[in-house]
Amino acid sequence: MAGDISIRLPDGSEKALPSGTTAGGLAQSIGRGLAKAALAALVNGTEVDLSAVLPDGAEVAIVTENSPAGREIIRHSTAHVMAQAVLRLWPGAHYAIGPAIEGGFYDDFELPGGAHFSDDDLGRVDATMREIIAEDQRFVRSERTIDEALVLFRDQPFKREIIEAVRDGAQEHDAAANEDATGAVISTYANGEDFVDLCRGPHVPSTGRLGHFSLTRVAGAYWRGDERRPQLQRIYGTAWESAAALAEHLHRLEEAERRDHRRIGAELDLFSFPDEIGSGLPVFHPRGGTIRRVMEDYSRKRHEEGGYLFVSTPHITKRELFEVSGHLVSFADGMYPPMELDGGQLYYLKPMNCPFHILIYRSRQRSYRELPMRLFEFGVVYRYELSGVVHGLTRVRGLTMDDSHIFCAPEQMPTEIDSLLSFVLGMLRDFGLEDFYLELSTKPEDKALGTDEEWEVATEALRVAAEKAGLELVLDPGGGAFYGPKISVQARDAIGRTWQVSTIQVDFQLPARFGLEYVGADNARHRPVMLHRALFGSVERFLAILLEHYAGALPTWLAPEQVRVLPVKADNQPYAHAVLDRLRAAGLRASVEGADSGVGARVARARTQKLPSVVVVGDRDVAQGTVGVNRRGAERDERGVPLGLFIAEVTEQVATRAVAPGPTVAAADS
RNA sequence: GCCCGGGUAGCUCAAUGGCAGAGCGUCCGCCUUGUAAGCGGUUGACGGGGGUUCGACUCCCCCCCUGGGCUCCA
Repeated sequence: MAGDISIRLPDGSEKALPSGTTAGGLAQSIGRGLAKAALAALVNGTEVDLSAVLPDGAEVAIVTENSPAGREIIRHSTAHVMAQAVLRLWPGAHYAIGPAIEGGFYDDFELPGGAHFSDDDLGRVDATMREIIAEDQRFVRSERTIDEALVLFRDQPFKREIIEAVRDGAQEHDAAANEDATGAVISTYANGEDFVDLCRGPHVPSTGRLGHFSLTRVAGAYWRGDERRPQLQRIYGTAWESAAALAEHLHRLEEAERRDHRRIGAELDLFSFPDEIGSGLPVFHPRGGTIRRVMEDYSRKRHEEGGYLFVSTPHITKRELFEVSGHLVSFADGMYPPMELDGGQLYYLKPMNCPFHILIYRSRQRSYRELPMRLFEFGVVYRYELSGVVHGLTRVRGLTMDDSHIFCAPEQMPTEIDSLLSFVLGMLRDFGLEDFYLELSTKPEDKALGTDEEWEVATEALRVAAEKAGLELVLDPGGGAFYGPKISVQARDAIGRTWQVSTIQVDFQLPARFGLEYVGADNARHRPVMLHRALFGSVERFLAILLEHYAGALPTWLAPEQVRVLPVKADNQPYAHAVLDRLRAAGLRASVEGADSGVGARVARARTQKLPSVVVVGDRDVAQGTVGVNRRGAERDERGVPLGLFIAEVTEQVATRAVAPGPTVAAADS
């Protein structure tokens, strides 16, 4: 057959093929390996099935199983098989939307008679899915009119709702809405005799291409993410192109669990959540308290250098303050209920510090010469988080904000935001976070105060500052606070997860609500702009992030105990204490553990407690004034290090905030 | 707040409608130790409250705490 069509490949080459060749046929013609790895194709920028016939002149790329697009197809196809399995096991179940998500997939169901999935059901669903996969059913695409689709899915209310939304012009991700001459067309995919779903595709050619999956958990989820709508039963799973990739994924989950700050907090005796106190209310033990103190001391020092003024405000206030600020209208549900005293006067625990700082600004007439005025406080606030969202130290009901409010003249705002952003990023880097991107959150659709123009000015100022910082900028439409837009700094940790840390918010609203003013050079009164800024976010949450980032092995400068001294035997105890005195005199946090058990056991214990340095002192050290040094992470110990040298090394680590305990400055003699 | 799980000693985990166990830890001895855990002993728990039962850790109800999600996040 002569080459009737010509297609172009990603490398720019042209290929002639018989007309009627499918994407899968193209893969075959290129090579056996590619054909084996092929799952779908990208034709003129649109993903299609391998069974799709290629048009003449098309640009075609084969989507392989180990690419991001290929994995998404595997996950999406696995979600179809899961829905099919659930329908086999629970005839009459309704199924909703089953997309691929990062690392896996889910699907939502409504079971007959209002039944719920239990963990045991996961095993049954898993087994049925493997039967379907063993049957190697083909995925067959069809296109139908809206009316045909409504008939086909007459018993599936969620599918009908999607189809009706397509008919009414909505863009649906889950159902194709390809316009043609006769109107909207709905594409569906069927596999086996018993399953068909709305779907844009593409899918793997047949269910036999799947199988490296694991169902991970069941959960409730509201239909369309709306808490006023029915709650469906969701099953989450993960799926990969190979057993090795699946195993690697499960290993990453284990790694995340190993780093879980709640586990580390208990293991290293840092903090706890006594039942008697209540949900989301941590207590910090001496070691955790030490880490906090070091974090806070360093932060204070940097703020002092940065021209911040330190203030302090009470934990409770009369109702009126939050009425004026507008918080009570929006957040009464998120606040602890008021205390009533003095004949009906209501007092609230503060859920934020801003109005207090505003009152400090307003305590007397202000001059433009005082601006920008940067107020700073470690303010403890209380928020009544919903019981279902409380989580370790990252979502608590009592938290310490490293809160700053900056009052400046409008014309100072761009410069101030610039320097604020670099101050924030600099401090985050000092704590060892290096990899950032920024998110710009714009005006929310409802609950926003102020004019569009004010919002635009503020948003633009933030955008310009973010661009100057030279970091990737992601838009978060509608994500701003009710009083203004914000930039948030997102940090990636050691295993690639992102955490929102610092936020910088522009606020024209509260200065107006509280009638703030300053007298300008022109002797007229002007309204200042207010910037809200939290750097750690909350001390508790930032500590959690650090613990997970470092897997508990904090840099020396942050470690609650920096050096532990181990005398080999009781005779060496006096020398051990002399070493301890020298370490403490050098400003280090250190202790001695006496010779009540073997050196090996004590070293092992210190390692599990993630101490940066452990020194062992025996007879030879006593005679020579040396120590034996064990550095965290080092393969073996180093004997006979002069004490002065060791102290210099550790104080250097502290001064430079070095991430890992380094080697000695100069190797000691042996 | 909603859905699905869980709560046994400080931690990790067992067992049973009829006397609740282990390892590690704690504490006390012994051992005097040069690098991943010396020996012996000791201590210590059914989250709380109701109910069913001759008898409840076990079955039922409520509450508290907690894990994973959903919703929320000033």
